[in-house]
Amino acid sequence: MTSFPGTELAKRGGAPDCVQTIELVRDVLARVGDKWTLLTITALASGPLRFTALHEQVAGVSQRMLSQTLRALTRDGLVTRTAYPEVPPRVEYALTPLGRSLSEAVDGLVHWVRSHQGDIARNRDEFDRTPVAKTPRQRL
Amino acid sequence: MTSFPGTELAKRGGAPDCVQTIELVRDVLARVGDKWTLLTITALASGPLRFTALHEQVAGVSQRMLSQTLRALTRDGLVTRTAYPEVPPRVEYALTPLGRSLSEAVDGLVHWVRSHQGDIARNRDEFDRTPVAKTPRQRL
DNA sequence: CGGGATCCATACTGATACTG
DNA sequence: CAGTATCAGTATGGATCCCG
Repeated sequence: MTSFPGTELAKRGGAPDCVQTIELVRDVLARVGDKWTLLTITALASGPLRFTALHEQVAGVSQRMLSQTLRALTRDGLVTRTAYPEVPPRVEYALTPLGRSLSEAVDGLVHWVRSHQGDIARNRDEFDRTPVAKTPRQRL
Repeated sequence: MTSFPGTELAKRGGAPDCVQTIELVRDVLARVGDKWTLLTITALASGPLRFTALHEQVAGVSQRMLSQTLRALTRDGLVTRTAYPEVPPRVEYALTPLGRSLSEAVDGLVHWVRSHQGDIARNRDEFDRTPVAKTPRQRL
């Protein structure tokens, strides 16, 4: 369960090395978990798309955010950016093998969420409904 | 590759239903990918811990953030909060079965990252080193 | 000891306007 | 078409003080 090599020791001691790994894991998770990345990757999953196509498809994203997201993904080598020197500029984005690889890895989480979203929803619901029990205290 | 039921259709059409799922997936991913969650879960992976213990172990987290993170995790039913009515207050946090389940699911990503961090680092490095070629600009 | 309530600095985001 | 630059509102994280 989330076992990094040396986690046990590092945790109870003072972590020097594995922290780097955790940082990177979180970094990747943060990117994937960011507001537009998952939508963007999903959109590209079925094939290359142009900027405008993505902009329409992701629905809700601003040019700015889409641009940023794509640059970040490109930087990590998860997506390729191909510009064709044509009269009306044309740029296509596509998932790289690495991108697809990550996409598949993410699938695990996706499935987990799909099969446990009920539990989470139920827990949240109960937690929110609970007046003042476990939660220390509160005043209105 | 990140295949949600009906993703293909929804993508090329106009997504109504699966969007909800994606939203929730992103929601969970965002939580896991948030700055302190992964560290916190990892810390709790080897057993229950008190607030202060966590505070020391996670290293760098403020009381506020730790408190928030724990409340969010508790709300989702991923962590339990047990307060013992003793003279010096004592509260223990522990992963729930659901929490461990998620933790295991996250392992997939962890392993992916571990085996591809080299690629990512290399890509970023190259991307950043590239002056101003095709990529409009560099830097985030 | 375990947080809640506040205040403040900064990061992030969206809307808008402007280019090659 | 495919972005970038700018500005303003908002969300986020940390530091601090305080109370049960």
